[in-house]
Amino acid sequence: MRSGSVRETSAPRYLQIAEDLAEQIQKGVLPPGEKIPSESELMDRYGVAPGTARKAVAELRATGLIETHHGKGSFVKSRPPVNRKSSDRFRRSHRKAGKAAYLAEAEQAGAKPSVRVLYVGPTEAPADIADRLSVAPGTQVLARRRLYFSDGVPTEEATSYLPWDVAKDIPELFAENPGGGGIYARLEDHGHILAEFSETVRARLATKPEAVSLSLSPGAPVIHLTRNAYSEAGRVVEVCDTLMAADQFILDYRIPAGD
Amino acid sequence: MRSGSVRETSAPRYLQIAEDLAEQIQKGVLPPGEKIPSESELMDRYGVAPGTARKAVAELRATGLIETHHGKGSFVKSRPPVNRKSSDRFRRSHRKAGKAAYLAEAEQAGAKPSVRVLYVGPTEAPADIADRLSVAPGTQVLARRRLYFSDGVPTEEATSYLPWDVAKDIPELFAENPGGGGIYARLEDHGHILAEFSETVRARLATKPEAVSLSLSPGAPVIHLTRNAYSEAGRVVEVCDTLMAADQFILDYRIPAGD
DNA sequence: TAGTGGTCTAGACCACCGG
DNA sequence: CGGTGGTCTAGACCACTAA
Repeated sequence: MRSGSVRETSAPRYLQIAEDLAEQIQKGVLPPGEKIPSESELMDRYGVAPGTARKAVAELRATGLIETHHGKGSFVKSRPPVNRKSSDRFRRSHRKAGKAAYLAEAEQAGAKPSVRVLYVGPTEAPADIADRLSVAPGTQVLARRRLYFSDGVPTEEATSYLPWDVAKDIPELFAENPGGGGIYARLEDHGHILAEFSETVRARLATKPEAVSLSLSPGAPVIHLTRNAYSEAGRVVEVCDTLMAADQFILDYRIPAGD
Repeated sequence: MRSGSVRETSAPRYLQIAEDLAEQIQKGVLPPGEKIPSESELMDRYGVAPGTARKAVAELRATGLIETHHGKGSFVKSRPPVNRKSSDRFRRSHRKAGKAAYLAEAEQAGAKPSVRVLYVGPTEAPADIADRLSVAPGTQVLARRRLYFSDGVPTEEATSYLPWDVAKDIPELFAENPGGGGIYARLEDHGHILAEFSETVRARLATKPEAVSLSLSPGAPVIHLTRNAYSEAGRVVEVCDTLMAADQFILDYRIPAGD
């Protein structure tokens, strides 16, 4: 039984409730980090059934305004400063200055960056990686998998792959911290002068395991970035796959207009 | 009452059903365009309540495997060939050859492209646009809003803004079709030689109105691309906002490794 | 008019979290 | 342990579509 409303075909009740809560978040009545009313409280307050209150909360979660934790409640998301990924980050002068790109960028955004190395060592190249490195699938390559944090929150997972014959002579690449300027600086130290990078950008929804490792709500959007590093000899000396929480990043690119 | 299952804490029933259907789609048992079983049929077939069948369908919709049409049913999405957006598309030689970037790219992907002009004319610049054009908010600018189709399916909505003093002397910019090489060629015809473009890429979920205009399921991911065109004089002579269905595009960029 | 999905009710039980 | 969200049931009525 629907209660008599002014407009019979108005917006669904669950959207009205979501809208109401969204407004309170926007106005700061519910500040970031604050717990929003529980589902049973929403039932009482708006006089709706469990399923309806539930759907209102789901709507807010889908739009990224809140995150919910089983057994604890739903909380207003803090809007962290976005990290800008600039194409400038690959300039040789930056590498020479010993800057680590992710560090400088995160600090510029006013966040405390940190890294956790998940794995460094030999791996059999998956098909897509092998293709980009121009080696046979299953060939042994060096993999470096890292998880990046911004203010303690995981935001980005990156895996670099290097051909074994390139990596084997560069001991720093097997260390957790490859030293100032990162692995690109080490490659150039050992004669692999870099000429160009190519990047591809895709956006999609996170899979279940991805959502877990980046601690996202399932169904949150992610940016999937792939990068190939070309040496002056024209060889791909490194490829990198990066998965980012989409709401944390803006990617910047500069494109010359020339011929 | 849960029926006795082998594993008590197994995956939720609605995910099992979704997985089952996803497998049939993957294997081609349910080919693109095919109608999937209705919710009531799923209830019978799997012996679940309406809400559970419903949630299974919602899961498939969220992962982009199907699209649902009220009153008709849910249908397996055809995976159209992705459109690659390459940074090469802005080369002057392409403009001189009279190529329109979107046309060449879509055709290369094996799709029939088309365009609908939604609006061409004066507009008061919104705050963000005005900022990028270095004019005061509310200043009159020329807006060109287009909707792009691939095989008749809307995939991309783009709006260009040009400062009035730049646009007013170029009559082609007020026409629906600005001629070979697009508006960038016309700008260069009239002395605004282009030096560089800068692009920013964001990914997020579509809002309700955006989902409507691109005919996406609500909650589908979109790529929001902004581009500034710089003349050799260092002035921003055009800015462009583009909204793309994320599953339709891969963006390509090349980045020099130099200083 | 029959069939479809969209919204909603009013309960139930389970799993996780904190004190 | 009580409170929270996660899953599920078994119905109801509405809105849209096609025959």
